Amino acid sequence: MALEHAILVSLAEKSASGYDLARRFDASIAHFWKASHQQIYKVLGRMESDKWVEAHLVEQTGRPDKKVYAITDEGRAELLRWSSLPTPIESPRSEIAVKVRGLRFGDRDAVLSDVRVRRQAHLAQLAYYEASAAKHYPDPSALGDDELGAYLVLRAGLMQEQMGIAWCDEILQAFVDREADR
Amino acid sequence: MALEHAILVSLAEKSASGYDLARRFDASIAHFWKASHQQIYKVLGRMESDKWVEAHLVEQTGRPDKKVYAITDEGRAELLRWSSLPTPIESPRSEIAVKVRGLRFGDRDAVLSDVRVRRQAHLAQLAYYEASAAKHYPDPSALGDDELGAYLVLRAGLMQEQMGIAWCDEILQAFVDREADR
DNA sequence: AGTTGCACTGCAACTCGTTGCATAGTACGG
DNA sequence: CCGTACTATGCAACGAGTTGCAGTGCAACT
Repeated sequence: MALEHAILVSLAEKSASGYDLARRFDASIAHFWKASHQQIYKVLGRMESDKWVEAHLVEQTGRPDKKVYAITDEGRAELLRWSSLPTPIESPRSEIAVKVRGLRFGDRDAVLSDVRVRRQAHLAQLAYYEASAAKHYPDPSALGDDELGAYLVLRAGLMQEQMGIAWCDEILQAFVDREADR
Repeated sequence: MALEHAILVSLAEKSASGYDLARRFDASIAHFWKASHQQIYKVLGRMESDKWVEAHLVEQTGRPDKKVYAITDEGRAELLRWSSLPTPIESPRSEIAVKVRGLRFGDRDAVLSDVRVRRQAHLAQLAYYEASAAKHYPDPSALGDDELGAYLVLRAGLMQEQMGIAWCDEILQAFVDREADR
């Protein structure tokens, strides 16, 4: 499991409540790891028992109190230990690829319109990444040590979206060509 | 869940036993969907209860008997129904991305050597896909309707590996540059 | 005054998939 | 003859993640 470790990385950068983490995951870690708030609260509880993080209650005015979690020395040690382990290559899971593979047994038009929807989603995400890159890393040749990891991951996101768009285009183009043949 | 549907696609192309399916998944569907034999047997059992597939026993000489599954009309209908549904965009899960993101809290050398291992794996997989493309689809402009889906999915695999290699190179290059700065 | 929406935390039940194990016949090399 | 490897099927226990539900408190809109 790596959700624990994704949370550790996030907390190593900055302490946060479960709610904060859920939103931070949405905003910046979601490109390579998603988690619902339920999952995050559950894992945080376990991590607290394991002493990887410690919580203290912060009273707030105008909104509910929250529990802010901070990484402990044990947590940092765990992060170091985990990072030195070989990373298993994860099995890809692409439902749309299954549909494309089985196109001739399925509803062609529905799948193609699905591909168009995806293409749009990839475009939107790419635009978001590009804006983020322009804003935070205008000069990639002068990155600080603390920024390099986040920058490289953003690059992965960018490349992923570009590839997604290119693949959608190939699919759609293949069908345009076939129509033209008739 | 789409394992059911991945199996349906596979059985729609050709009837097979659980064992066959497991190997077929390894060889050709694994790029976008992996499944262990245990999982496949379990799901096949459920699919048989649902009448999506039917099994008949084939006695063999020189090896154990096997149960060959064939897709039913109900199974084909299900495949059609499923293909017309919008496909949820799956959440990416990349442990290596988490490690890269948290590079400054982890074991730099270990992560980088991990990246090198991945690069090699991507290279090997790319070579495999390219060989497969050259063998099965020497002329992509003249694809039959029955081949198009498999071809497009192979293209996705190719692009995926190329992107993986490019990303690994960026990471490694970033560290070469940093070393040079010292 | 009532509704909607956001900040905030959490439990329970379920599904999907993984890991480990069990079983059994055949083939082949040492 | 023994060990290993391949074909072939399956169960049990566990782990990770999803879905659905539940509750509090405050702010802003109607």
